[in-house]
Amino acid sequence: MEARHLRYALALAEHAHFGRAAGALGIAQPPLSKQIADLEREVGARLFDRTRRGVFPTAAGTAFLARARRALDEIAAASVDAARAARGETGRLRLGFIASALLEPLPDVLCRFGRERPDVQLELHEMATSCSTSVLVAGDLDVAITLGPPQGVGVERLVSVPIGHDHLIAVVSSSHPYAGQPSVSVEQLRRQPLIVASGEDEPAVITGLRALLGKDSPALSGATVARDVHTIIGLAACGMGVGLGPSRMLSAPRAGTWFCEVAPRTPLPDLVLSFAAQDRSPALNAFLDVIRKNCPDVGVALDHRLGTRGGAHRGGRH
Amino acid sequence: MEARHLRYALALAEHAHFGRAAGALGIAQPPLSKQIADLEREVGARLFDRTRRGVFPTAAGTAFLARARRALDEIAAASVDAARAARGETGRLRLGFIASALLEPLPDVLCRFGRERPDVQLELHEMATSCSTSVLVAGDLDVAITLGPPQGVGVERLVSVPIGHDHLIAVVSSSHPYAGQPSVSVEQLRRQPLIVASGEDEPAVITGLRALLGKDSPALSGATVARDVHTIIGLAACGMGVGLGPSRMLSAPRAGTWFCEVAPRTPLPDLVLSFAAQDRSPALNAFLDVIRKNCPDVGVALDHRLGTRGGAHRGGRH
DNA sequence: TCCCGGCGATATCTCCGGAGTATCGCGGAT
DNA sequence: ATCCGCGATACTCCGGAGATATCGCCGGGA
Repeated sequence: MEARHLRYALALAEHAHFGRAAGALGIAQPPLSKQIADLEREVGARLFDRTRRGVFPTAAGTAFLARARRALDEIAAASVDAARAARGETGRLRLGFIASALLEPLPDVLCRFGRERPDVQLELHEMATSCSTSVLVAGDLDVAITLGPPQGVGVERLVSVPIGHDHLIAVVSSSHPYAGQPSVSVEQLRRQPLIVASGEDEPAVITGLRALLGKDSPALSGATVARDVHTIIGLAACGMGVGLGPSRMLSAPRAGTWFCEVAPRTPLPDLVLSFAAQDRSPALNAFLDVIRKNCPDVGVALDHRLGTRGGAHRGGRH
Repeated sequence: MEARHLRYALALAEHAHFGRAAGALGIAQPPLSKQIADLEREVGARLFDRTRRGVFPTAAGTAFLARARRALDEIAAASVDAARAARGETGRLRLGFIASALLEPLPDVLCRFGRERPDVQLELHEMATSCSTSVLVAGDLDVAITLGPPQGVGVERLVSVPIGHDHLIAVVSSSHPYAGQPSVSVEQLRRQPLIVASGEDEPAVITGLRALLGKDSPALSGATVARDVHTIIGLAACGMGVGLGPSRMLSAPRAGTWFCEVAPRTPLPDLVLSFAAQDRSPALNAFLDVIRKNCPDVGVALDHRLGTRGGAHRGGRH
């Protein structure tokens, strides 16, 4: 059975007249008669009663027409849904990110993306940089925000672009002796209990700190280890010591805390956006569009990567 | 778009390989490639990613396939539903009947019909004989059970068959003086308050009573009028007088009542089953089958009517 | 009673497009 | 460098969808 049979049956039911139904369908009457006859033979039941006063569905025809209507609706919806999905208006976007990304680029980006693409199902997975990378390569994430460029097997299949520079700053309770200072020195850091991020989760940060404080520094080995920046800020606010983290912490001001620079200024790995060079879903393209709009310089770098490292340009046209 | 495109897309998604999908569909690979290409052009979006490792649906393809599956399910269900409706397994049966039919033929028939055709929606409309007839002719009932053959405009388009002979009996409270008697005479009836059916609802009964008791009999004109036999029995049980009704009342024995014959024996109009000679729905045919099984002699009369008065023999084959 | 007109079915022809065959182009593997 | 597997392309062919002409049936009207 073909969709044509359903359309013809519905038209016949609507016009109750072979000639007029055929006219509405843009065909002649004999083909319509034949198609309906074929349909009735295939179904094994008479679907229409041909009377002098008109053509009316039988009980079997009524049951058939109800299903036919739904079937044609589904077929029409299939095209519409596919087109919407192709434009990135529906679908799913699985985003992996380090916790500190929640401080600075994500609130803006997610808010805007949610507004522009309300029907895209966002899956947010907070995870360490190394984890993001492997999951991304395995195809279980669409895009990831990591600290420093991805490393490991399969990274050659990823496109990465830095989306923010960063350096180390300190955070203390506002009742802490250092509160009010514009900056703290390395000497001052060595004299205080420190709160740092876990080396396993974000090794790049700990490496930077080792370079700053000295390898095997007792201040560092005795430091409190937290799994993410929010915990670092929280612990610092409680007076547990001097928290050390990315300057992005400044965008999450919290009552009872004091942020200050660390001297000398210590750069941290860039925040990096990565995704598979191939198999970019329309939802991902929409996400990249939002990134482009949010920070034009990143957009330029993105276009450069996509232009040089292969992968079709922006989806949509075929 | 045709159902063929949906079937091909689903097969391709299932086998993830043009050649094997084509083989499963019983066609060669190039036609499948072309049909998928046509489909993608019509939808306006690429539905499948052709990779070295296989053919996988894109986001648009995934959305499309979900709808396609449902559409094909509806199409398959359309045939099944139509065939079931044609066999009278589903559908609707609108039955008009006089209240007294609930006493005798209907309990058996409805019980059996409900067991044999559980998915047929039964609409039961209690109504007077004259009402049944006109509604039946108007096409708003499928079958009717009336007292005496239908009369009025359009009855020539109906098929009618008697389904039960009847005569007048009396019902009284078990504390009534007549309780215990095998029969009551006309004299005895004239000496007691009577309870009879409304002449407007069932004129045939009242006509029979007039013949028995005498036109303008004071006993009759002073009688209590009830709209249906159940009320007659109930009023008689309360000691309100002598109830008069069809012998079918005997099949609804009720504590505290006494039924007895009326002498002389007075026949009442037959209980008649009627339906439109043409446009018999499968559900109606199923109902007639139940009638045939329930009372073989009625079945024979039925077959005779359908055989002689036109109308195709039992539906089903085409 | 006969004739006419409307409607659906049937017969026949045409032609489009779905399917088959052969081949190409492109990567990946040996 | 060669081979092989896979999808795309080019062409050919034929079945069937559709057009035209006509028939059969029935109902209304003169």
